[in-house]
Amino acid sequence: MSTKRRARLPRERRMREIMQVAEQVFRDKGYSEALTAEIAARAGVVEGTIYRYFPGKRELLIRVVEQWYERILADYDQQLRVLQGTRARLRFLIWRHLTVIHNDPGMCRLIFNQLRVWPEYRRTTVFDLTREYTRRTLEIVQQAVERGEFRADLPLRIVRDMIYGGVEHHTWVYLRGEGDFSPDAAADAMTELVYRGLAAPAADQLLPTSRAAEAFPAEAALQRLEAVAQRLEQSAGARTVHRAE
Amino acid sequence: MSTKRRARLPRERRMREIMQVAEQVFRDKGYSEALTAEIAARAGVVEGTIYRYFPGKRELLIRVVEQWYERILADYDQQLRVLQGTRARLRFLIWRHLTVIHNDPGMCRLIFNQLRVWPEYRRTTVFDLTREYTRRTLEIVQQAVERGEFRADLPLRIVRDMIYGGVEHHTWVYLRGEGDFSPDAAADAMTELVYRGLAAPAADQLLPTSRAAEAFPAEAALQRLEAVAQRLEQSAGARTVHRAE
DNA sequence: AAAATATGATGAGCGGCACTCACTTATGAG
DNA sequence: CTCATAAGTGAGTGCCGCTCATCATATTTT
Repeated sequence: MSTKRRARLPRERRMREIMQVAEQVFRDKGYSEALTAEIAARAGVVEGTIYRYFPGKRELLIRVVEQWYERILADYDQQLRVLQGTRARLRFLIWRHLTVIHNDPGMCRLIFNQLRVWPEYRRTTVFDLTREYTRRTLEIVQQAVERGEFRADLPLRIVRDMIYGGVEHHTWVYLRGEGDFSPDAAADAMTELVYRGLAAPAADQLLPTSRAAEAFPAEAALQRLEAVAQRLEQSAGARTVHRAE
Repeated sequence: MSTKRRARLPRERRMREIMQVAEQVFRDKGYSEALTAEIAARAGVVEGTIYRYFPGKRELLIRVVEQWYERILADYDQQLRVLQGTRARLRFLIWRHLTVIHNDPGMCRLIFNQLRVWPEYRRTTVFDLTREYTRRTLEIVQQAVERGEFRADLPLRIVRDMIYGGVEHHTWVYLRGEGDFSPDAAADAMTELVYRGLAAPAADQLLPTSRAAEAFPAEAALQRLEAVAQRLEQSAGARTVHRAE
């Protein structure tokens, strides 16, 4: 019968085509549900052909993710360079990370749940690029510390961990496909928390709290009531909202 | 030949033995490197026997982790109840989580890398217990907000996410077996950052005398509070089941 | 005590899937 | 046209989680 042999393509082109298909299949099905047989079929080749170009399924995912990640980070530095001020830059980093996750949850799930737990992860360029990525955060904080804008008594790594860990924890539910989140709102809140937490106290703000409350009892009371009111409103409105993790 | 049949054990006992062995094997080898054949061999039964008691390998891990987690959280509430003050309680929660990871990285790796990414996760008691666990954090922050100790303008969930996400991010390297960390030092730094970030500014810091009316219009706030109070009175009495979202 | 019932335990075997390899065929340089 | 080279093939292998017909032992019944 007509042994429908496929066209012979140059190495580069065939690799590109396989990776393109693989990216889609991985994204849609997740790593373990994605079958090499399906990738091969959709790419119009036979299973064995994939192994001519990639040592295995894992390596294929790694290559796919690496390519995606380089695309993501392409114009990153450019955007960051334009921004002025610690707060704006910090917010951009956080917002950016949140937005990447929001825009391509499938790919991020692969990175968080699969790639990052493999032993190969460390020799991946994804690992290197991520380090580079988070190094910017450390730099910004460092510079703010040197300028006296931020306190110097907290380890920088902790700050970075709370930012990136916080972002990921916040997006879990969304990544499981069970809810949504707002990159803008989350970035605002996280930036605020970090900024306030690190801000060096101004000289005139060093008054003991007790004296301050004495000086303005009415305002302090109002402040308290306002807080209570907000809380009650939130809990009343939250009853219908989807449950958090 | 001597067909060396194993002793017949009561259902409960056999299950316990299998789970005990499985816990060790999973911890040592990780999920995918752990073979049901090895678990069976070490438990002194044949592979098929495992499937008399557990629907599959995944479910076996789930049961093992559930049992472990219940053990971990046993005296948790007790310890927390003793502590006084937002800061001390917050620090305890953070420190506790860090310490659990430090003491049993193998088990935590299984939870973080395997269990939590499976679809079954949500119907696991690990899921429920974790929610309970993190709910305490929200409660503590909430109470501090009500007391006026913390600001009310940041979403509580974000705070929780930054704490627990930060903890996990901070312990990654250790969980990959490539370094160490200090639960005490990390807990101090994280508590400090969160506490400072959330601390309500003293009255005179928030409301400089000259611009008090501008910054915090007392009249508007009073009207607003009155409205909220009326609304609450109307829908009053009923279930105040405020779900910490 | 013997028979009947219930249930713990077996182990050969199956199905799915990543991966291999001896072999085939298109391509392009000489 | 010829032949070396590299692209592509597909039947086959090994691993591993999981099943099921069958057996054996403890417990209950008569």
